[in-house]
Amino acid sequence: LPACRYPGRKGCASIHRIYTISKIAEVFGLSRSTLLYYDRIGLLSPSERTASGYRLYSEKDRRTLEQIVLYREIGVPLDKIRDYLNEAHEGVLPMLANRLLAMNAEIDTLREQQRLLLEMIEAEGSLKGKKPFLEKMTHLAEKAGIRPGDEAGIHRVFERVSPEAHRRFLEFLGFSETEVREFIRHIKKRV
Amino acid sequence: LPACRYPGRKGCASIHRIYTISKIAEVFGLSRSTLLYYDRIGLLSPSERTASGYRLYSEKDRRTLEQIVLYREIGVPLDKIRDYLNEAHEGVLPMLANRLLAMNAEIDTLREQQRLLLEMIEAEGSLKGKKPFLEKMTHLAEKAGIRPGDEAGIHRVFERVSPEAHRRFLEFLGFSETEVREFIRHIKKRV
DNA sequence: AACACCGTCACGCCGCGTGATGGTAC
DNA sequence: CGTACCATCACGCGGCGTGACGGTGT
Repeated sequence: LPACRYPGRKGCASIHRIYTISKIAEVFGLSRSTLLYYDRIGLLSPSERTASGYRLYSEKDRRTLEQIVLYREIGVPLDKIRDYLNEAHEGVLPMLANRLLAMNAEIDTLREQQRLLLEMIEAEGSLKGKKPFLEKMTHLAEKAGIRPGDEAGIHRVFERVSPEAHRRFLEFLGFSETEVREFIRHIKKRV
Repeated sequence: LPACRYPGRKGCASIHRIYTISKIAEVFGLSRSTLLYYDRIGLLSPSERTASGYRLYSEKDRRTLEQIVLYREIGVPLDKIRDYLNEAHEGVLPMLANRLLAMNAEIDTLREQQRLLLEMIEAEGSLKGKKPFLEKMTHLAEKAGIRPGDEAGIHRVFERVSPEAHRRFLEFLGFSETEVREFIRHIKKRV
């Protein structure tokens, strides 16, 4: 039993629910340096250390980290997370509401960027006029470095990068529902 | 005429179309330190200097800066902008297309963050169940620090921060078109 | 003795903002 | 002479990544 005081790589950890730094990092898909950083800034310090100084994260630490990761995922800066973890539980909703406002502003920014981007593409002179949809799309795909005859390439790129992006991209380019369906049919024939 | 070699604050600049650093910053709504930074990283160095070392931006520099600002606005990192300005003009569309892909990924990220955020609000326990829309909305507004009887407050906040955000916020919260219309009517009665 | 883990520095990234310290134009 | 501009340099931010150098566990 005294040999089981420190969590090795052999299952002892799962009994006592104690994690080394790399183990707990792996659990949450984080890196070791992230945990080191969280310790440095006082966001999450392990509740114990071994005699030789190894960080030991308890089950309670794991739950705290779970909270941290959740807040981080919704974009709350780490110092705000720290404030919240120290505070009583009451003030959470204002923070979330503020975050919502900020996110909507970010989305507006992205929309504006997209608008400008489209203007630049239009100004490039290649997509002017009212060419048929497929011609436009093919031209754009070619210019984007996709081989001729591979109009589906840009589609596949989208699928890889962002599952939902493709439809939104087409709509953002200002194509109608009908045109989008036409393009999808075209893609499916080729792939 | 020799007195007019340097662009003072008195209109001489507008004749020769030469700008001092603060002047050209003002033209584009940038700060002086931004221009200093662009010079440091070799993105935009003024084509001339006075004998005493003052930066002098020519009309050509102004056009270059116009390009830079445009690319920056659509989110292209400065080193890529530099690459593009040095290269021949041909490769612009691939860059734009890549930027489009990245932006759509960013939007997906924001959507995912919003989804998580909503789950957190729901988990807070206050908005569970199928309470009527206005009750939910009022509760959220109160929790967000808006005075009771001021349900329109959150609406006004949205208007200030983001003109388009309000409708999207309601839709994102999962409210139906009918419910949204009901809320808008409610707001208009009070304001 | 090998090998995988652990520790603590310290510096790099991006796009600037901020201030210090001192010179210059009008 | 004032004061509003200009120069250079150095350090700071957030959220880590990266690597160096050395100790520890098995």
